[in-house]
Formats: sequence, structure tokens, C-alpha cells
Amino acid sequence: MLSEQNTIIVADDHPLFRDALSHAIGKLSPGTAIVEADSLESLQQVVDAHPDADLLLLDLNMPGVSGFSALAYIRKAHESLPTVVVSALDDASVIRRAIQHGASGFIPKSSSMQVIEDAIDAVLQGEVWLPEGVSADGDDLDDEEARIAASLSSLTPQQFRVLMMLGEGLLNKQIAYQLDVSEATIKAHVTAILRKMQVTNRTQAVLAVQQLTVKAPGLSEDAAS
Amino acid sequence: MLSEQNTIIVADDHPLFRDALSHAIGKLSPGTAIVEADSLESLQQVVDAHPDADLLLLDLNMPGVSGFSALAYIRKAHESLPTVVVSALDDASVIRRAIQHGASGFIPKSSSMQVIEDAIDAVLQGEVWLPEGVSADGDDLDDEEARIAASLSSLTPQQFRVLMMLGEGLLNKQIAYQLDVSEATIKAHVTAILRKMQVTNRTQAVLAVQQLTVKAPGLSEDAAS
DNA sequence: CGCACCATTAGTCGAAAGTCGAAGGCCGCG
DNA sequence: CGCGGCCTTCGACTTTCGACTAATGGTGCG
Repeated sequence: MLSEQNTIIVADDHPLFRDALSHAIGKLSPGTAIVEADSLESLQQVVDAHPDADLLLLDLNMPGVSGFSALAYIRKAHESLPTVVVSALDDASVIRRAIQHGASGFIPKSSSMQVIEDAIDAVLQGEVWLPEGVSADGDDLDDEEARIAASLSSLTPQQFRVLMMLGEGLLNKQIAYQLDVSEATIKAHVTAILRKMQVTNRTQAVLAVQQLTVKAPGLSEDAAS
Repeated sequence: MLSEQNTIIVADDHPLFRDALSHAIGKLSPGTAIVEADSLESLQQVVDAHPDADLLLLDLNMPGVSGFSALAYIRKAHESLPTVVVSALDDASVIRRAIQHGASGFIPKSSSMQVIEDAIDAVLQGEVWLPEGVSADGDDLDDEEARIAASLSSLTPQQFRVLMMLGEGLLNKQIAYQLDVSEATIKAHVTAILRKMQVTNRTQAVLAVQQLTVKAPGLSEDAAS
């Protein structure tokens, strides 16, 4: 099956795992075009350049993107693009939140290649794939979190990028330099962001974004595999 | 046992649970003086007014205090005051972090009265009390988190209060009004805070504090009991 | 008492943040 | 094609922030 011309986007900052994923897809479906992204900026470009993509594999721990922000944002901007979250975390609550933010599936990074292939296959068929033993149902998303996610989805791509940089504690000047525009432009974006997120200053905007953060359980163990 | 004149501080913003705890202590040890606090400010006052207290029962979800901040801060300021964390969360990682931040015990809010009494009793004996099945050992605290906790402990009480308010996204002017001092004073405090925390602006200070946050797993269930 | 530390305030100054209006580009739609 | 809408960009202006200096008062300690 799925031997048609598909396009799959793999977004992960870790080159090794990105390659592993790509390789798995290539084996699963040789005719599939694979596009990779390793940052928020490249992801936006790629998604924009491939509006016809069939699937997005998205890592939750992309640098410069806190938690579910990218997921919530991409999902609203590209409703027809099924998105599977790939993450080292595998808490039930994390998985549930991912689904509630619009993911079509969740693949723990510890999964075997076979499981990954099954998952991709299932989602391409239009199903929702979850690790065994995890239910998608349950409580709804936290009201506050849903409200914030909705705010995020109303941002323009550039505004979203700026917001993520605010979340790193950067100055307007630093953001301007990185995006290669003037500081005045960043200020304008920030003003628009504050308005859309219904807050009065950047610190409050950052706090809102932080609510979509996935708090690493840490301390347990490193991803040795 | 423990029929001597003890003093126990109960810090919890939830009146019902605070009373329940106080009641449990009263039953366990009639001669014990109980002092309550329902906010960061009152907690600071109370702890200050009772340097001879034998135990502090501290809720993690105090309004205006993010996560382990209060624990880390109080612990450094009053090393001889055993502190037991009381929380609705009971993830193993949360418990472990609490211990690593200096707590002498951890009591899930879902515990039975008997367990609570046992826990208090044990800690008063100088032991460390944990819920059954949880080990305190394991990995060390995240380096970054430890560094931040150390920074917090170097703050003066007023500076700590101001920092917590920065964490709510308040303006200097608003903080000044709430603390009933001039804005100049707040600026002076903020400058000192930024220096001690080794950051360059308030947003970065807030982000640092956020790293000590306990991310509520939420979604699972409400504390129905 | 002198000393150190904290809290408070004023005032100044330069930098950063945030608001407002506006111009140019791009795209869809009649 | 022309128009409107949205995004991006920008400069000018106001407010807030943050550093620095300087001063006053309280508190604890040898």
C-alpha cells in the first residue's frame, strides 16, 4: 500500500533521529518524497513549500519552540496536514495533550522501527495512532491552554517566530538582527502579538507560551538508545 | 511521643485543607502550637516570627509562587527548619525534585489522615518521609535548576517577593503599588535581582524562575476527595 | 559605638519597550 | 485591470526599564 507519490515532512533537530525516521519511511514506501526540517524557520519554509504534503512528523523538542506551540500553530495553519508528534517523552498526559492540540498520532522515540512504520502507515490511512495502552479520550484540554493555543493560531508566521524568540528572553534588537529586519519592525510585531494574545507586555506573553511547555520529567534517564 | 511544646507552620492557600492539616496535627499532638499562612507574604512573616518552629508543611501550589521557588528559598533561609511538601501532584519526579530542593518529606494531598500523621511524626523524629514505593535516590538535580535555586537563595526576602511578582508579568509600577513602596524602590530591587540571577532583563529572570515550576499533569482528574 | 546589610527614596540618564500611523508588496476577487 | 485586505516593513513618539549615584533609617553584631 501507499506506493503512490507521497510527501512526508520530517521535523527534528536531531540529525541522527531525523535520518533514522527518513530511512524508515524510505523503506516503508520507496516512492515517498521526504523533506526535512531542523528548526522552526526551516519547518515553516518547508510546510509552506509543500502544501500538498501528506504527513508531518514533528519533534516536540525543537530548539526555539516551547512545547506544543509549534504543533498548535502548524495545525491551525494547515488543517489538512496530518501531524504525528515524535517525542522522547511518553507520559500519558503529554500524549493526550498532543492529541488534543490536533496531532493525528504520537510516536515515542523509544519505539521500535516496526512500531514507527506501523504508526506512519496508520496515520496515512487517516487513522489516529497511539502507543499501546494509551487512550486519547479523557478530559478536555485545559481551558486556559486551549485559549492560548487559539491565540497562537491567529498569529502570522513572522509573528509566531518573534514570539518564540521572546520566549528565549531576547531583546527586540537581537531578534531584529536574527531575522534581518529593523528593530522597528520587531516592535510592530510585538505590539501585534500582545494584542492578539490579550496581554500587556512581553513578559506576560512569554508566560502564556510557557503554559504550553512540556515539562521534562528529567532525572529519570537519558535516551540511551 | 512528641508531646512537648512544638510549633508547626502550615502554609497552604486552600483554607479547607489547611484546616484539615491543622486538625490532624492537633489530634496527633495536642500540645503543638499551629501557625497558618496562606500566601507568600504571610509565610515569610510567620517563618520570621517563629525561628524556633519545628516543622513547616508547605503546599507547592501557593498563589504567587511558582513551583519549587518558595521551597528552595525558605530552605536556604532557614536550614534548621524541616520542611515537608504537601501537594496534589504525586509524580515521582516531582517528589524527587522536592527532596532534592531540601524537603524533609512529601505528602500527597490524597493521603489518608493516618498517613499524614505518620509522615509528620516521622519528620519530627528527624527522618525523611516519602510516599510508599518512592525512592529519594536517583539522579541529581538538574544542574541548571540547582544553579537557579542557589541564585534564589541569595535573594533578600523583599527581593524574592518582587521576583515572584515579576513572574506574574507585573509592571514595576504595579509591584510598587501592591507592596506600598515607590517605583524607585522596585527598580532598585529588580536591578539587584537581575544581578544575583545573572540575567540581563526581567523576562530572562522570569524564565529562570519558570524552570522551577511544577507542570501540572492536569487532565487526569480533579481532586475529588 | 562602629560596621555591615537591608529597605527605602530621589533623581538622572541611556537603552529598551511599546504605540501609532503609514508605505509597499502580494494575492484573490469582481 | 483595479480594488481591498493582509502581511511585512519602517520611522517617530511616549512610556517603561534598568544602571548608577546618593542619601536616610532600621537592625543585628562584635
